[in-house]
Amino acid sequence: MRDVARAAGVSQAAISYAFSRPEKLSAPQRERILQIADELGYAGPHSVGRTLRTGQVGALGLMVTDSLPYAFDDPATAALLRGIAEVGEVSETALTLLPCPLESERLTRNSGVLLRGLVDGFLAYALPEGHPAVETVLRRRLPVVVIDGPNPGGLPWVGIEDREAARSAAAHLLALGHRSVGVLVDRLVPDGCSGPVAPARQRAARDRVMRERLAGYAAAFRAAGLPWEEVTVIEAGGFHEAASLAAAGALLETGPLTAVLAGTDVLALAAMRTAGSRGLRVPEDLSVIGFDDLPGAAGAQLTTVRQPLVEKGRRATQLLLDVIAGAEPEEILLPTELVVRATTARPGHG
Amino acid sequence: MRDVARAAGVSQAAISYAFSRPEKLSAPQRERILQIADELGYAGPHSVGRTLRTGQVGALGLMVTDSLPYAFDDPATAALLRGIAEVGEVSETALTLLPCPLESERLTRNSGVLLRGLVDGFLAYALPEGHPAVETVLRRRLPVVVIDGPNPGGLPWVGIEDREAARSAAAHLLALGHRSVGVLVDRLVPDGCSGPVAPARQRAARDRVMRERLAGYAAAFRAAGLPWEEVTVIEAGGFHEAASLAAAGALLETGPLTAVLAGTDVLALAAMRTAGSRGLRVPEDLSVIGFDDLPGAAGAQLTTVRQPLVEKGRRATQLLLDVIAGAEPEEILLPTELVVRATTARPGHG
DNA sequence: CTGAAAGCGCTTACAG
DNA sequence: CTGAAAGCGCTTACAG
Repeated sequence: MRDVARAAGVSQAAISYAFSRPEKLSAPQRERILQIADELGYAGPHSVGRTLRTGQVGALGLMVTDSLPYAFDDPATAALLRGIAEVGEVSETALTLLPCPLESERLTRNSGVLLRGLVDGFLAYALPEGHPAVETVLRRRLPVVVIDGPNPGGLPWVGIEDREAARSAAAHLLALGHRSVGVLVDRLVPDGCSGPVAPARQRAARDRVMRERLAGYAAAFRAAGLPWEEVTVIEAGGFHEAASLAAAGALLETGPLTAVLAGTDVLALAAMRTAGSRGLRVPEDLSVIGFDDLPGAAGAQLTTVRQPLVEKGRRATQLLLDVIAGAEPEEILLPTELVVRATTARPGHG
Repeated sequence: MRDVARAAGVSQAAISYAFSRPEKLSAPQRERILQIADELGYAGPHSVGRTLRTGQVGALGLMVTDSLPYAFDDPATAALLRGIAEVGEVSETALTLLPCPLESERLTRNSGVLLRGLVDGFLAYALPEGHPAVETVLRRRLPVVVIDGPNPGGLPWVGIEDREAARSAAAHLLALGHRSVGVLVDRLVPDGCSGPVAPARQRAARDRVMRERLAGYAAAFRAAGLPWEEVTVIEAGGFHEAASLAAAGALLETGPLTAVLAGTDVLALAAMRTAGSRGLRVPEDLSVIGFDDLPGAAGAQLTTVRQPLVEKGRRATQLLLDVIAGAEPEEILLPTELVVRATTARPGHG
């Protein structure tokens, strides 16, 4: 920049103005400067200098618990990302993806992505309870919006009433007359465990979403006078299709069931596939209900709870932008809706 | 930082060392400084300052043609992202997504994501020919690796032999005896057009991948002594399922076909669905061949050309990291393979 | 083992 | 309409 200023015989400020404040310079002067800059191979202000000076980066960071590769695999995350990206694009903000594995060394003091990823604020997506990343970010007093995660600190938050929505799903099954119901959840604690879940583990779940949904299921059972403790809950231990299919298989092994209550659509779809491969018809032999209403759910005629995933991404991003601009923190609760399609029916229907 | 130095009664350098160069300080001194920093709410060096000083950001930028929302929708892009994310994670590098719409005002001189997104280098994914974003980046002398895109400038590049791979797909169909073949492509020029594609538009395609694949198809037809000019090519005009289904529908309308040559698996899968809804059996009544071998292709028993998408992301990211570190530019050509499954058979099979 | 000083590239309030 | 100067937060070569 100084070289350009020298070559043009003007001050450094003039160069800055030529690029960033056209109105501060006469048109011919500006043209001349731009021309000279071009000849010298100067393509405009370097963003790091500008950032240091203005304090504005122009990028938002998305913290995801699991590895990035997973984030691109999960349809629910993909839908959320779409919403985030929409708002980001409109506001000309870049999106930086920050993987925040729970046990990461990267979150320590000074090294690591979290501190190097230069962003104006963070979106913390579904981080498990007590995740150090959020703490680190708060310590730096960086703006953060929590999506779906636990929020003991009263941070800006966007999510849904997972408990109540899940309750309605279970109540739907119970109202149809199902009494032999099995439950599928993806991951309660990121500790690599999978298989049947004891009540203690249900309550100790560090994933707020799954914990709340389980609590909702339990509430529906209790309201119907049924012993929730006797219901089999199988944890997939992960989000991938393979884990989902294994969990569905394990659940169907446990005995004759008339219905599967799946904590996510991914699990519900896996349950349908597993049922199909065992010769069980849905819903004649087995009812299946999911959660999320992913794009694929309608095609599969899946009864599920709809939550506005894309909208969740949009609202969270807008809220973060607002908070960065100085707005008050807010808690945004999005609506959900039970969508009854063709995978649930009365038991013994077949 | 200065405040901490003052409070601790040491120089600013000591604070820097305490966080970034532990070996430069005695352990007790370091402890004391860290302690004081903590009390003062100083959480370690701010990354922008460090970046300005060291010139290293710790983030890579991925330029995608279309809107970010789309990027999260397309399975092929998702696979690529997975590979990129894997390498990025290992190298503790954050990934910044930079949407680069072709007609964007944002790419002009000084404003915009491209310049504000603070990154050490760029991955340019499938940008159409003559995209201004690449030019802008090169002007700034920022390291860039081109994935799948055109590469007149001899930049570091990662991709596959699209033409030869596509030729093998067409040759497979032709060898089976198909003579009534229709072709599906996603988008040749980002101009909103869809429908039948004239030869001129085929050659003028700005998307290198589709242009090469079409050239490969044409080569196979010519090698078999068949007039490529008479083959119907339908352009979806986009990548979404709706566009794909519409294109497949339009193709099947054009007359009795024995086979569909789809430029991507997404299109092939759409063709299969469309065929199914019209009562056509695959492969008895209609053969379908795709390209990519997406995760969903195996489940659908789709015959297709496999390309290592995840590996492509990995290699490109590693190459970019190497180039940033000063390595020589390189062109990496990944292998492809025709995977014959159950959607192709001899015509008249049914 | 520690400190003083320069400088990374920019923007902006202020003076002319 | 233009210019001189300060300072954003850091790191590092150098001197002590």
